[in-house]
Amino acid sequence: MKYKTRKEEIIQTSTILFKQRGFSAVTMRDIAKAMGIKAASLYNHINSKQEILSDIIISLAEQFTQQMKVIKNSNENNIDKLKQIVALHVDITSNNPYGMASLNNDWMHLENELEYYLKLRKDYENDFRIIIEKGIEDSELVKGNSEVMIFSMLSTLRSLYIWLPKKEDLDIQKFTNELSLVLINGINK
Amino acid sequence: MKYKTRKEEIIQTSTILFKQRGFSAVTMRDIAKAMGIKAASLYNHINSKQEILSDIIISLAEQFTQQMKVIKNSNENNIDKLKQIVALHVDITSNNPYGMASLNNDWMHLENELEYYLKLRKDYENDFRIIIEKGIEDSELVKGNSEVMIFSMLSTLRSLYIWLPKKEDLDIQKFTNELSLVLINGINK
DNA sequence: ATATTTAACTAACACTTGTTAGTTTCATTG
DNA sequence: CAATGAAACTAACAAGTGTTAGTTAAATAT
Repeated sequence: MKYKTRKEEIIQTSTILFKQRGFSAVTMRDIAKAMGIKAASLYNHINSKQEILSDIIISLAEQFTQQMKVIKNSNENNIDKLKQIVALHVDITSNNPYGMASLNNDWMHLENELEYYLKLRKDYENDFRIIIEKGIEDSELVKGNSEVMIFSMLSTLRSLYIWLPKKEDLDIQKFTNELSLVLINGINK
Repeated sequence: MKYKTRKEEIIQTSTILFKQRGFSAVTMRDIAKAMGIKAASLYNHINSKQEILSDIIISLAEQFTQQMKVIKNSNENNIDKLKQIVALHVDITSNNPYGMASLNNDWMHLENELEYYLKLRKDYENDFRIIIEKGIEDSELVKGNSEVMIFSMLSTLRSLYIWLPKKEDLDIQKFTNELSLVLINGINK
């Protein structure tokens, strides 16, 4: 048995379709067809299309925000904290390569949970900012535009979902190190 | 007169809505309402919803691919070529902050032009790869994983559309330099 | 064996979708 | 002034949307 519950199976199937075409372009009939059943049967297991989306997004967002707090509050230096953020993104993304697409592209279609999602994201980004700015303050990072640094790192980390699934049998540990190196030390010789 | 033709006005209006909600979630009635007319009236100026999307995406994709070719074939060193790629992205994105959202998120909804778009993108990425690999070969860049370098730079550049519109009265020249610095030299002291 | 639960089904709903046809309004042109 | 053309309109279409109601068949529990 691959899935614990039928609901999980529906969510997993939806996640794949949402990544390919986006939440709005996927119909309940599409999801049902992919599972070999009729659309109405889905409602024996889930309450609405909206519920599928928020189940996908909120659980991921909570992981990020919670883990980020742990990293921020640890007592390592700021460079090592940044490396742990990279590892966090690689870890969550490689375990949920499809769901990350919804988190990135379809969060605005959340209804009841939209506000909660925005708060999670804001908390996450604030913690990120604090780490970068402390790193500059403590002379671990170059004295530059911290907003540009955050933007650059976060853009790359958020795009992992596009890239990771293309790499079969990737050495996660090695990749995390290579990515940290590029993000932190750049590519200039 | 802000727009040359009514068609341009429809495309501009659509572009803003597509960025907010995505192509599939925006209806012809939404577009019409935003312009203060009825949906059927749009068809005096455009042939289909699909045509709006491809008008937005293809023109942008052509700019990137064409300009990339110019950069690749110039006779500067590879670091300077990379700086020019950063400038190219900042330039096109700051002039089309909304359209870039469709290019990034809704290209898969292209129908007739999908194949053409994919070719443009592939050509662009190939030229990018060649510059990075020559940079390594010529010892301008560190000897690292070139794929990770391309992924990291391109992810950041592709995300500019999210970030640039938030910055009012931004000094484009200065920002381009700061971003180049972060992407090429990293953030480590 | 009987009762209950699980998970599928068919049929239908009210509404929304992109698009077409035909008409009207009105400024510009001959 | 009459004719033209641009750009709006109303009305409608066929297909597709998420979802509900009620039913059926098979597995599980009593």
